[in-house]
Amino acid sequence: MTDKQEDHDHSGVEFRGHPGRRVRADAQRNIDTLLQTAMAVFATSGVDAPVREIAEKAGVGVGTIYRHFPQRSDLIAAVFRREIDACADAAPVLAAQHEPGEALVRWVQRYVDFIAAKRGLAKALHSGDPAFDTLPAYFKKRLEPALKALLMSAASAGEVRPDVSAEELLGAVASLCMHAFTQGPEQARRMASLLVDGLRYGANSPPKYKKAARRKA
Amino acid sequence: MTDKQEDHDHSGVEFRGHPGRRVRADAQRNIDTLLQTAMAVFATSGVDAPVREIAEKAGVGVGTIYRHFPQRSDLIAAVFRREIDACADAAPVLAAQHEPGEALVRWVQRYVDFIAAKRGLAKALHSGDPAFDTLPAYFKKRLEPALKALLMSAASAGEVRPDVSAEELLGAVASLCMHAFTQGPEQARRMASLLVDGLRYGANSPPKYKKAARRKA
DNA sequence: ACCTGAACACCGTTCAAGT
DNA sequence: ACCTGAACACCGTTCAAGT
Repeated sequence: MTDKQEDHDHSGVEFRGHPGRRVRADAQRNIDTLLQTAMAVFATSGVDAPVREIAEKAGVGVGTIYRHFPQRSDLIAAVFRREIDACADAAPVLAAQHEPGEALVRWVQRYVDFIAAKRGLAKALHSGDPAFDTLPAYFKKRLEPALKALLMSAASAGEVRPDVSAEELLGAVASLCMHAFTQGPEQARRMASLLVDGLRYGANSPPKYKKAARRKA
Repeated sequence: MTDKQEDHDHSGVEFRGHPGRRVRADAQRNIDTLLQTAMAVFATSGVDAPVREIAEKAGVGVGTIYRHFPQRSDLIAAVFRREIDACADAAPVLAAQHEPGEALVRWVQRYVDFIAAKRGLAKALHSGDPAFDTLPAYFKKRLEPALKALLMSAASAGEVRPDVSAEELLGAVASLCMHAFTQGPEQARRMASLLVDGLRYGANSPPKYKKAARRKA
């Protein structure tokens, strides 16, 4: 781990069997369009949406999809990775824009919205499809450091208790979201914010003479 | 609720559009065979197994399946209801065969095995398919009283703390099982038994001078 | 290199013909 | 009443033909 700047392949996509090979510009454009279109279609119609529909809306032939994503599940996995990246990347932005406690709260809400919207996630992870094999590791690799940073500065600022790890918080919230599928995303948000309130309750220093009436949502 | 003996339709199947109509003997035999075959196939190949495979193994035409179960999901739901029934019916049997604490432990294991084996359950419940709409209610209606009886007599015997409801225990264990899908059913069993040990720990009267070395599993 | 889309295999569901 | 299975619609995936 001596890399000073780890590449999380946000935009570029590295393909099986073509390691290090540069993709042609038009192909890369197709890939981007495909991922964006697929994300939109999955969001509205679910991950079971027909491949043909995505190809049509993206303006390409079905063959193009299969050239870049050999299996239908590879496309789904790629979209998930994109959304994980977006969620992780939101952390430093929020940290720069808000004070530590508020940044943490907002990020957790963002995380909840991400998970709660993906009713296909649990299905995918337990399908046994090898395309999803690396997804849990990627999920953890990207999201845990993101939350850890927020958690640590909030703890340093005394706004939050310091004895809860990013890993268990990530897992607990995900668990709540999965369980709240039956109830809808409102329930998930409420339970998650209850959890964060719990974090605040056990902080070293209570709100004190801080502007404590800053909650609206 | 003045019925002295509620009918939980264990064996008979009541059909939409034919309320009260008796089914012919050969049809009933087909239904039973179908449910048994489907249960076996789902267990080995998962709930995505082709309808044709089930029809073939049951020795009937596909049309026969669709006559009794208009949608594929109706067959899945029927199999689930059967297994829920079997699990609920195991409670009084265990209660008659073992002392209260042991009966409770054994039933929870049975329940875990039921849930942990059904990786299709979460998928089904969140699919939005109307065939599964009544399943959660049926689940609760049958399983909650079954567990409640075990829990109450174990609590009366002082083997278990009395302040945990059947509903929350049922939910907690199911939650553990769902979450343990990634790890396999072993993890689920361990966490569930930990939970029951927790119930025991807070009992009114500790093991005392009871034959406490009765655990083997 | 990359793209296209007809073609193939497979699966859920229907329904005319049988008993 | 009930059963059968060919037929239909639809979807994932492939690959020969194009650029």
